[in-house]
Amino acid sequence: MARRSGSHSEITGPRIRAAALSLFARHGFAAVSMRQIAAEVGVQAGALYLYTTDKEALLVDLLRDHMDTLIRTYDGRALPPDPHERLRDFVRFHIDYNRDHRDEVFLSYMELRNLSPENFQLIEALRRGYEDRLGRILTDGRTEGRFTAPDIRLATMAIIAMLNGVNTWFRDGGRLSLDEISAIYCDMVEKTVAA
Amino acid sequence: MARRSGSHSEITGPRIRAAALSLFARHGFAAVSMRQIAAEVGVQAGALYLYTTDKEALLVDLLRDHMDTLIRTYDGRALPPDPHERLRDFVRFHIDYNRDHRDEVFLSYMELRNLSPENFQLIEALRRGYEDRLGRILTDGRTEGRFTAPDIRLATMAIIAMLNGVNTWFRDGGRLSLDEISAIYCDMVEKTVAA
DNA sequence: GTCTATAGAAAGATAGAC
DNA sequence: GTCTATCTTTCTATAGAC
Repeated sequence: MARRSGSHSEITGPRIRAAALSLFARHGFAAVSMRQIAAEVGVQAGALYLYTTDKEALLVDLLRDHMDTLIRTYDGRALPPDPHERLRDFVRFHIDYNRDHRDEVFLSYMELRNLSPENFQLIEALRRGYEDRLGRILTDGRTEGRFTAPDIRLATMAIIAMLNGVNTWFRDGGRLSLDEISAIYCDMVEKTVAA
Repeated sequence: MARRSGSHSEITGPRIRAAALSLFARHGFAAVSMRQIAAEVGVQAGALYLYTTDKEALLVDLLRDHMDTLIRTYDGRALPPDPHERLRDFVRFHIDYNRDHRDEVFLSYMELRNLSPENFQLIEALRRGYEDRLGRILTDGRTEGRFTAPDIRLATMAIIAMLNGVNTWFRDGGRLSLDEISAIYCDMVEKTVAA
């Protein structure tokens, strides 16, 4: 059962990140030890420090990569010109993305307080950037008279919170499929800012 | 500066709970040590074990008391008979309660995973009981034809998530007062289930 | 009821062999 | 690149004096 020594940095690095992501999401950053992460990967605790300077850097890397990927994925798609359609598209995208990146999304909302001030600012700015995509949809729609919202920022936060809530209770194989949930949420969100 | 010995259980007990609440909310349950709690209160770590069997019991007590108080407070008020008014009343109550019990609410959504399965079930059942108050408002309103909601449970979760979101970004002295925010959220929530 | 002292386990991180 | 071994710190919890 002894592991062979050798060069595995291209494999071990990602595996460490994957293990850390999964464990942090399940038990919380502070509750997970470096030894646990190492055990999940199948290496010794000391070996982790070949891939990260310390525990917090591991968390920061996960969060920054998540936010970058989220924004790039959203921006890489064609958006419907109609405000209502663009809003529905956002809802569907957000719910689908959350399903496919559940742990990352969960972490990005739960573990910000474990970051140093500088790292907190960094992640917070990225998140704000994503939220602003929704804010722009609402602003444009309101300008065209298609939406009503006394305060765009409030409506943005309300919708984001509503959508993120799905993450906390949705389970595969439940009463409703994610497509059904998505459709119902599209309608609710649309009504929230209905003119 | 030496503290006098003596009987202080009526004072020290609540102070320990208050310190634990504040520290757990700020740094997370797993990240807070018994020594930190003791230092905040001004006693030695060992003294905490006169008031709690262990660290998790401290958390469970805080969460159960919070949920009990929340439900009793809500049930202790007269409710408007009109469904729309009852819904608006719920929104205002929830937002106001969250402002006044910020740490408790935050804890009750963040730290459930640090509980043993039995304790998790206990707190989760209490939370579900509170959510069902909102669910009943929506059901009644729909029965009377005043609300539209394809799925009551989904609408309930969406509204609760939306309202809890306020907790994550609201700061006293910000751009909007909590009364202004509350009024806007009342309208958004009402529209979400508008007939 | 609170203290000091400490047991016993586990944490983050590093050093040096291979 | 990974290992064993270890340093140093910190943790939860308990024992026994006062």
